[in-house]
Amino acid sequence: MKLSEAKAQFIQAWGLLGAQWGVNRTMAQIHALLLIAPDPLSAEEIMEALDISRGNANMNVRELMNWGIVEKILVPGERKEFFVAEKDIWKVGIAIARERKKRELDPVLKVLLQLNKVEGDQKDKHVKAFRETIQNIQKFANQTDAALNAFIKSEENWFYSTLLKVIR
Amino acid sequence: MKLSEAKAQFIQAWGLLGAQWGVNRTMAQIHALLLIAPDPLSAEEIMEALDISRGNANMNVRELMNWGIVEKILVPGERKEFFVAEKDIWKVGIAIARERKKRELDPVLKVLLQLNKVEGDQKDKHVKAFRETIQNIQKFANQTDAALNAFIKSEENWFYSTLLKVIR
DNA sequence: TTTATATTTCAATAAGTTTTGAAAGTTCAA
DNA sequence: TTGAACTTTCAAAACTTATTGAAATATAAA
Repeated sequence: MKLSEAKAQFIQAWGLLGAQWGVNRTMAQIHALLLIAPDPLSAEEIMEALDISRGNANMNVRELMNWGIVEKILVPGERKEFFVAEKDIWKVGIAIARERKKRELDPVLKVLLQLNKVEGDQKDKHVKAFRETIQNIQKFANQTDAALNAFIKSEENWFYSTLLKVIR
Repeated sequence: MKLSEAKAQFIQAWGLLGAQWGVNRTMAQIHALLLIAPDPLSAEEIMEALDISRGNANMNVRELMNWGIVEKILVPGERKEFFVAEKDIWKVGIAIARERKKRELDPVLKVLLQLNKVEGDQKDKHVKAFRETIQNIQKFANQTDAALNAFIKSEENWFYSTLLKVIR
């Protein structure tokens, strides 16, 4: 397989994966493009490579920077801004986990805490079923939260390597 | 907080979470509704509770059954079909992990395996950067795959409890 | 300053996804 | 069989999200 073909396939696959995760396809494709680029790319180059508009490129590069997985860099002697992606996939994973936890898990934990306060007769089966479900989800969510926090805190591979030893 | 209010909030929160995960909002809401229902619900009851059409209810209930987290049951003496959700959140988590792994991780692993075969001069920095990225992602993806498989295989809580002991 | 170059914003538009509802299909008791 | 009760399908409509591109804004060299 030729490099150009392989690159295209990788960008496509990464975009698809992103889309399934609720991430804008273009954002994931820009990320893929930067991941495999040996040197920083300018907005122009990104637009060209993915055949997208300036506005689109700008917006999604900014979002990638918000996620902390792409950085703007200034090349001496150049007016233009250039962009590079964090190349350590472990760090990328941590950044993504942090962002998703903040946006998804944390709000759910907050709601669940509220819902525990539901009034009503414990003997009413509707009340009983509701409380039980909420409490079970809460337990599960708290465990997930703990696991994610551990993952996020880990700056090295110890988490995974220990985990793998345990689950074998 | 009244039960009716709490139920509505839970259904809304679960729907929102689903949407962020790339799951159809209605599908997640039906799931929430069934999770907190003490008894099986009919299509009619789902339509009524969520104010959705018959077709929509049918389509999303079917998808929930595909995911293995909702079951159709027949009540003796009734023509109608009724539906119940798996109440054990642990099992729900496993079912979701299994489904997402199948749909998302497995195809990526397959592509990555292909992309390793890229031709080219190892001294070319483009080739070098590409290979390195692919290999790093592959390593990370394989570790994730192993962790997910362990999670899926676990039918009891030992995985989490051991994990939590390890990461503290 | 002024000018040229680069970036950001945002309203309009395009693309994609979900929902509806009526028609077709299925099942079962009579 | 027939027909009532129920389920499934699917084209069209509604809704949601992403993208464009041109205007506004910012920045740096001359």
